[in-house]
Amino acid sequence: MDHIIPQVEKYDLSAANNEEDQVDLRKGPWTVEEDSLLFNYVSLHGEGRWNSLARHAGLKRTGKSCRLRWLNYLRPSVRRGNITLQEQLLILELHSRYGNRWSKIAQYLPGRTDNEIKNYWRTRVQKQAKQLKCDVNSKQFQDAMRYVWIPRLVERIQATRPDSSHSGQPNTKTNPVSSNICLENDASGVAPWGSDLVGPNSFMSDVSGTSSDTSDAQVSSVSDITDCCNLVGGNGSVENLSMNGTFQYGSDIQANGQSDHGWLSGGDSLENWWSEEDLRFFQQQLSDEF
DNA sequence: AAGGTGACCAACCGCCAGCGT
DNA sequence: AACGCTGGCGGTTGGTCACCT
Repeated sequence: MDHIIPQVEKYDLSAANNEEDQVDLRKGPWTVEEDSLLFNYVSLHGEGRWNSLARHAGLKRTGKSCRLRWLNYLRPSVRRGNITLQEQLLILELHSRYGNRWSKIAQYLPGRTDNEIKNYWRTRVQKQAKQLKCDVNSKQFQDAMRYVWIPRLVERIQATRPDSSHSGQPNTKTNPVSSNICLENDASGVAPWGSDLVGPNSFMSDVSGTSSDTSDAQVSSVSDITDCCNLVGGNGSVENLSMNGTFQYGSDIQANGQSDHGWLSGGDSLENWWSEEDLRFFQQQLSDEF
């Protein structure tokens, strides 16, 4: 069986009875030479059949290892650099929709690998949940994301846009909550980005814009999340977020009545904040940036 | 300056599904 | 139908680096 035979042994058995392969199979970090071998071979012959590819390329690696190296690092379309604020926003939404299906989430983020997104989630998001002393899937944490973190992200995204001071548009107020995106489908059932919101004064033009890895929309480590939590409570304790069993919305939210409609609507479920069309549009925006 | 600590990320591991034989 | 191979996925680990004391 696949999962009974150790990985190396399985590879060896399929490795054309090559005794040397069994002895010399390498693990650990890839060298420049190995990268070069793999890159050149895949460039010439294409992906797939990784075990035989590894042999024919002269790599003393498992096919799995070659595949992973190619997909996560060598592939030309891999996007390197920090996760941008826009990407963070999308990851949060997508995770609420798909859970830990990293490869699915990665499909919406051009150039990002599932591994990268997974690492982001574990190191940044789960850390915050831990600091808040709640589970990442708990309602408290999801509420914190939904009502504090995401609006804060939106605010930051808008703040990084040089022309973020559009006039005459309700979504350009400085208040991060009242100004934030109408991500929900409106009453007419029309996906928001399918029409008005895709225009030059739309939120999406703010969010997507022309920012790139070199823009100041770059993520600076964990500060975004931390800041968001600090908005709610000083010591990061979950008690600051949840009292009497209910989430204490930011005063902005309550004050302007956004909690019952707009993008915050949707009941207790985090699903369907955005429509599929919204996601596709955002995906396209990221793709254009890349 | 040196040691400790935590964050980040590349890579590995185990499991599973799909496909061909 | 059973088996083996391959690729894909999510979880986990270990190395490296930056920051703090």
